[in-house]
Amino acid sequence: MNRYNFKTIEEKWHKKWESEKFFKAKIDKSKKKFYCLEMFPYPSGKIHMGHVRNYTIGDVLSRYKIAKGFNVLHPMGWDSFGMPAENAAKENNLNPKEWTEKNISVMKSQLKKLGLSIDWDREISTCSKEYYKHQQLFFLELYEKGLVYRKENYVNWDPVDQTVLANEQVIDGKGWRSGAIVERKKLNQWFFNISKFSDELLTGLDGLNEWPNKVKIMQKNWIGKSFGCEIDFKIEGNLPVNKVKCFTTRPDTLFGFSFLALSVDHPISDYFKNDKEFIKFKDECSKTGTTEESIALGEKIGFKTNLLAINPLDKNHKVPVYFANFVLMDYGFGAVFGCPAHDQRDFDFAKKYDLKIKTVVKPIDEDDNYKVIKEAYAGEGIIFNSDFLNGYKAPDESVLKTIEYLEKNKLGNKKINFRLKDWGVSRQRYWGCPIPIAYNKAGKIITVPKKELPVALPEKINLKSKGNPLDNETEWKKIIINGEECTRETDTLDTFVDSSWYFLRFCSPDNKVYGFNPDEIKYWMPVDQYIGGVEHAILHLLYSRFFMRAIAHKNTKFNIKEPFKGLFTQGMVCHETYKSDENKWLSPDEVATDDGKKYYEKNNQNKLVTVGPSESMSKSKRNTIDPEKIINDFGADAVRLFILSDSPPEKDVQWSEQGMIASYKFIQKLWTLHEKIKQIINKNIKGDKEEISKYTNQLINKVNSNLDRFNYNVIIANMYEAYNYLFKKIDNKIDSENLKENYRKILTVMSPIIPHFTSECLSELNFEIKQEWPTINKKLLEEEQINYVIQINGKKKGILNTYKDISEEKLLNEIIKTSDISKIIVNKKIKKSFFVKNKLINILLYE
RNA sequence: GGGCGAAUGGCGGAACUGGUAGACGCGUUGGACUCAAAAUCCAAUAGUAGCAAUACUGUGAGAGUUCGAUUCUCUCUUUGCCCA
Repeated sequence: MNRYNFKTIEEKWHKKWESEKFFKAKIDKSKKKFYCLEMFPYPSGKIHMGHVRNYTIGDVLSRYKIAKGFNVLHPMGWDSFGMPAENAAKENNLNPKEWTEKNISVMKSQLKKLGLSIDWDREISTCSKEYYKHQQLFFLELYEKGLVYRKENYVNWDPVDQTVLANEQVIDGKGWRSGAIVERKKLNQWFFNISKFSDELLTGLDGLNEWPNKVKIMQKNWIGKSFGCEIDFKIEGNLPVNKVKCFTTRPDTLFGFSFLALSVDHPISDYFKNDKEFIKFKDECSKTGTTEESIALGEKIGFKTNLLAINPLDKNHKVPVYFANFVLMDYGFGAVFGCPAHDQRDFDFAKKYDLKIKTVVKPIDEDDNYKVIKEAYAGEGIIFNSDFLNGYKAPDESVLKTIEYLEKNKLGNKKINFRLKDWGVSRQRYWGCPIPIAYNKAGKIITVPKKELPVALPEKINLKSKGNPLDNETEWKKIIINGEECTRETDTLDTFVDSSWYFLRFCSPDNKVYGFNPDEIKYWMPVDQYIGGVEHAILHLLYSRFFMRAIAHKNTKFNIKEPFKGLFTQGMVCHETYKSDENKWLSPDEVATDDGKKYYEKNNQNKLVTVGPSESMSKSKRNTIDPEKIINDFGADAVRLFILSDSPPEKDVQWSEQGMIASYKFIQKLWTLHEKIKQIINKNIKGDKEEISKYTNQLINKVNSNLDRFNYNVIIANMYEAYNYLFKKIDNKIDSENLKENYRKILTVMSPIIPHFTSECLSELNFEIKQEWPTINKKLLEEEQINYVIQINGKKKGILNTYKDISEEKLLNEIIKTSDISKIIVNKKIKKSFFVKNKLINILLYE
């Protein structure tokens, strides 16, 4: 018997699928469409196991939907702008474009080996002019609509590399590359006005019922709608300042007011700009970094001014005004009122500067002697020590009551505040989409005329210079607009902009005049199923949702608000980690074991290896497995099978060599079975039909429900069951014609997972490769005989096989007459019995 | 610190709306084939007691609701992820 040769067979089907354009997507209004999209990859060099998992999940769904008769769009592209290309190019002295294109061609061939049902004719790459020229047009349209603006903002500045760092590039306050202490620097930057849509982006989440709840909650928290009020605090002192505006969600704790804290960037700081002590303090603050996390964890420090703030609820209550490092200018108004008893940050601050701590909220079970001592109390309770607010339930009643009072006395106003900040899209980098803007000699913003798009990146670039490489391109920077000499904007766009609309481009990838064709997106959009990692749960998905609203703003022809109807977030691929006795990470192929307990280095058996916990595969921990090698060793079908088999897709999966081998063996076993089935089919036997038809019918039923719920690991268990069943059942008594028919159905339901194998088997039996998904015969699902579960006092005591729809009375009789269980019941009195039709009976006995 | 999950054999994991816990796979053990090994095939495999039929215990811990809880509610423990 011949072994299944995956190499030749898989290659054969790749060629066939490609040459006959099996997966070409064309608009066909007579069919229901299905847009299946996985998050497109960054072309980093090679595909990794995470890609294999992501794209296999999407492929199973696509192939299932195709068989179900949907018109499927399943495209692939490249998120090809970004820093890694620029860094790699810098190191290896080449051009980011070349580096990127080389990677794309490698990764494309690797993806093709997986046998994905992708319409490669729609391939796009965000770094191509064909792509980014449309993005520049979007930018200009958004600018015209007032959704793009320029303002000064703080950035993390690396003084050695002369470059702006992203938050994650700042490690312990130092630049990741240079190690220099990062400074806060003010730069003019471009912003998208995402906060304009805060409320809409929040309420829109309610309609996304095919999204994981977890992601919706994350977005909700990110948008961070809070209800409170703005209060004007009167200020006394030697400065021409008479009030400060604050936002607070807890105005009800105003009687516990003990200081007012301002951001060091608050306009009032202008009066201190010559104060040496203040400058020192501000410097100190800039070292704690700009992230909210570093502020929360870091020490709370303040700079005392000689100003006093007056409690709006009590004219005689005056407290000191501080500048403090934990107040951010871009939240609220850059000022907070401090109530140490009921806010931990304020508490820490008050302790440090020995400020008054007055308790004004007591837990429900406490009396008026309750006092905050060790830590702030932020829970629910009753207001006390607070004049007219005493006795109100905090925070629900008391906040409303306070706002009512403040509004009546014109001291403050109810206000909804959002945590979501505008999206800073400027990046001081070369390898990104140029911003189609220039500045004239007076420094005025001039837009690049639309007909001159794209603003292309200069092809040759010196990346070794300090700072933004485009800044040094003096020739490139020159542009004449309407006869006026201008200088180009040298910032490029955040790559999240590229990925905020690529799913539209897939609908009309060749459209030269605009980013998309309205008719085509009308047919294909929204994405029916979007699949990707949960790490993009907030930014990418939120930005895409914003971008749709931005395009739709003042544009009646575009009405897509939510680009992704369904969202699925898959888990990561993990592997054990290995460390040598020198405490260095080792890769799995440098490690060996004989018994699975003791691990040693392959090239030196005396060197023992410590096995660490299984963690998501990463280059830094060296616990990666190269998909290409695995595909070459075991074949694409076996890899697809394994990557789905061991865990539910939304959870992390453990890479296991043994599991991989088992999947490979399973394909070989299926081939053996296939040979056996072929023989029986050729014999033309007339025999029993019912049992196998019934089994197949049940199998399809199970696979259907598991597919619909993304339980792909269970489908594979179903496949093993089917194998076990057929392997045992088929013999020379079985009806050949009927076996062939049922086998065809079984191959079809397996085809989304192992498409090369099933295509080969189907074609060997002269079946069409494009099979329709088999339908279920509901009648065959019904059993005439039922296994009744017999419980006594709620505990299972046995099973009784009897006919369907038996009555409770008759079942009881039958139990007493025929089953072993009767010996338990005999001599006892039945108190009651519970009967679930065609399932179980629970008999309660008197003791 | 906040939010959201998770906890089931030696391991990964099944169990649709509460109704036979442990499907399926891995591993392990025994057997067949073989000079031998690999591969393959057959069988067993939650724990405890027993030759066995069988009995009892068991889904992180404790309580509750229910005729019946892996599933629902509360408290706790451990753990993961996200945000700060």
